[in-house]
Amino acid sequence: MNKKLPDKTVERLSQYRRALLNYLSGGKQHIFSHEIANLLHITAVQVRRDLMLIGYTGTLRQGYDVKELIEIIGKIIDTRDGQKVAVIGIGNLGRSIMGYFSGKRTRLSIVAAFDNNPEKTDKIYAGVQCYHIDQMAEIIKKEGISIAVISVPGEEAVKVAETLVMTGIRGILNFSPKPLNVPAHVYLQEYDMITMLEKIAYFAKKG
Amino acid sequence: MNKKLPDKTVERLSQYRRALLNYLSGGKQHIFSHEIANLLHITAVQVRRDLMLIGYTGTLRQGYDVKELIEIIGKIIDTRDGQKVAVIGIGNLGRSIMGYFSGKRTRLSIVAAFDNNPEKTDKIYAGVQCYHIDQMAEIIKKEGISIAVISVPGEEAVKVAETLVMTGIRGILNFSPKPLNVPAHVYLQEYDMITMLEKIAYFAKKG
DNA sequence: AAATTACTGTTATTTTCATAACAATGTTAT
DNA sequence: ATAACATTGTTATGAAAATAACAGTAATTT
Repeated sequence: MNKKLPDKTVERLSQYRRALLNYLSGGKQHIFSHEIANLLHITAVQVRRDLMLIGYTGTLRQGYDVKELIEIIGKIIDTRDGQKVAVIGIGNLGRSIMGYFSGKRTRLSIVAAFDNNPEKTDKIYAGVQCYHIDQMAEIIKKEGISIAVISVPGEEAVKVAETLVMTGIRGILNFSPKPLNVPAHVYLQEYDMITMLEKIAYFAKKG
Repeated sequence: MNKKLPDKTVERLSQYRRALLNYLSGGKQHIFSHEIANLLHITAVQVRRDLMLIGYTGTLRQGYDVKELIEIIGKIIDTRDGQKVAVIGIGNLGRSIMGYFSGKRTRLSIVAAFDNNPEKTDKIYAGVQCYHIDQMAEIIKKEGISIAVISVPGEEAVKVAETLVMTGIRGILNFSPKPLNVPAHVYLQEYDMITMLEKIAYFAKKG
């Protein structure tokens, strides 16, 4: 069970869960693989294969028990006590991420925000305290934060990442355009808006 | 030459170009594959393989001519007249995307923004005119916009996407958490913040 | 009771992407 | 002049991900 799942499967499990929670509020108790597939616009085989990997098995005539499946996915992708997240850089992007989470009940909670602009520090954004970036290491250790979102400009990103690694952070989501270099024990996911738009532009070209 | 390149290669070409532009401002004329690799924290083989795919060839002792390479990448991933982009939904995320582009000289230009909040429409954000979302189809056709970024809440995303497809848009970047369904001729790239953070959380778990 | 149907779970194949291996070649050192 | 070196371009291999193929099975139909 604790064997690591494929990257893409984990992504889809997260999406299955949210789709199922929504589906459940429609009152239905059971769901077929092709119905899940339709919710996500993927294939039924993909769904069944993912569920095989987490060892959940449905029933032949009814499909999957929605509540049960939601619970199983939770057991796989959540930790028992949840995980704490910090957002570094409270520009528009940082605030939008904090907005996504505020009010949502999830096992991930954003518990601290950091910025180097004194006008932003010591205030509360979307229910989260914003500290000065100099306090980052201290607060991350004290709170036991394990995940960080970097939404600072490129120039500052490298330094921020170094500090984060020092604090023992375990996962980083980097929205800055600067490629980061982290040790193998830190899971790094980069997302560069410009690159993504340029890629879309390439595939959107005619001919 | 017009054979479509692998998805990931296109992403890296975009990154090579930006790294090279930056490198060029340091005054150097030539660069080796392993130096490019270091800039992006990837391997030199990967770089050489990508350049092979676009048919650019360096010299044995000097490596690659930086200016030449930048130009070649431009010929591959840009269109001659550039492409126009619209941002749908001017929340924090929409504004942050517009911020990324303002001032950057690139062949992609954000030329219109849309929102359904009357307080936001008919104003200018980051130098871009914001229209009411009802005008979307009209403006997109008139301006010849080929790429759209969806940064509206999930509830509205499906309807927005339908309208976009109707206008003949060719590429969509969807930041809403709702999976979209578009015809094959529209290149769709989804990015779901919650899913990405949950994935990072999974791989950041101990054990 | 046999055949058909509509699903699931799993193995096999294909595709995409990354890595490794290595031949070719100009440059420098001996 | 020969050997050693550093670099490129390309082919071969490996890994990850998606898709296809199909066996198994309970319910339903004939």
